[in-house]
Amino acid sequence: MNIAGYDVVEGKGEIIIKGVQDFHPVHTFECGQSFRWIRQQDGSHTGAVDGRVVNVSLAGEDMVVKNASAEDFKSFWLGYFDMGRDYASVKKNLGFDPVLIEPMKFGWGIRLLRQDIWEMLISFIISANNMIPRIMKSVDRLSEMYGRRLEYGGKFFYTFPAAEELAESDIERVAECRAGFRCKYIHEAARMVAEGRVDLCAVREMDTRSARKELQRVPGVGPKVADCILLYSGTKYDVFPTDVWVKRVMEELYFKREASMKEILDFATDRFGNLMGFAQQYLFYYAREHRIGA
DNA sequence: TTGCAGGGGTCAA
DNA sequence: TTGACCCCTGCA
Repeated sequence: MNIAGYDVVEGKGEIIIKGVQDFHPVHTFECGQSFRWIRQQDGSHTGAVDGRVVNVSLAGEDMVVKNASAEDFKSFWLGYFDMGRDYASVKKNLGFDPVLIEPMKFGWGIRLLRQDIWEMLISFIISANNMIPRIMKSVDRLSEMYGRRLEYGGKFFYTFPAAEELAESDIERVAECRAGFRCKYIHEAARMVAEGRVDLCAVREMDTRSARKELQRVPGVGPKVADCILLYSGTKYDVFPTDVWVKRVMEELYFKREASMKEILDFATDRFGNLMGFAQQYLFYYAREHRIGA
């Protein structure tokens, strides 16, 4: 059947989306935007998203989603995988920049996921001055402690906890996720969301500048984390999360010298315009995988 | 075996 | 503008 221009074949507990362009699970799930998709032995990825567990893989040009229906695809995965966007055209529009050619070739299968903004808030608070394996562990522990248990393929998975569940918990228990000094931020962020002191839905309606400012009212959220939340929730694309990797790759490929955060942001805004979020992701993935500047 | 640096930034002084 | 910061892995 045809769903939003995609030829979708529904079969025994799985769906196949035919001829998907500009998508590779490794690029998309391992480019740093998500902490909860786990690569399996066979190279496929399994994740607990939106209260369900699915397994995603690529067979030729076909995207295979196990444990999902065509109806799920229409109502959820289409949006989650940003399937409405033509990434070939994004890359074409960024192709004026010779520096970006190689990073875009390298991460050709990246799609920016439209993830839950609350999950992004907590995940990227945890990411501050932290390492990826540890971030993943803390997010996992939070889910195991407070999330709902799901089963798939004989294994257990857990949904990401709701703000209320973390807010009602005491801080000592939250600290069991081993996120260190960030645990008090997690707890307070949960309380702010649960009590409506910060409205994540309202952030969607704001202009980018206001959205940044609103998110930064939450403790543990500075400029970089705010931009990650906005970009990886599919809320804003004219943001440029600048962490140590992006800073180094910008200095190495563009500035040929040290540059300040403001210089980098101004440069990216001027050069990439409203596509700067995509440019950032290709550059970040390229820089980290090649350990540029490390 | 023990010790120490360092990591997807942010906060407070 | 500059340190400290939880935690814990990697490496000397």
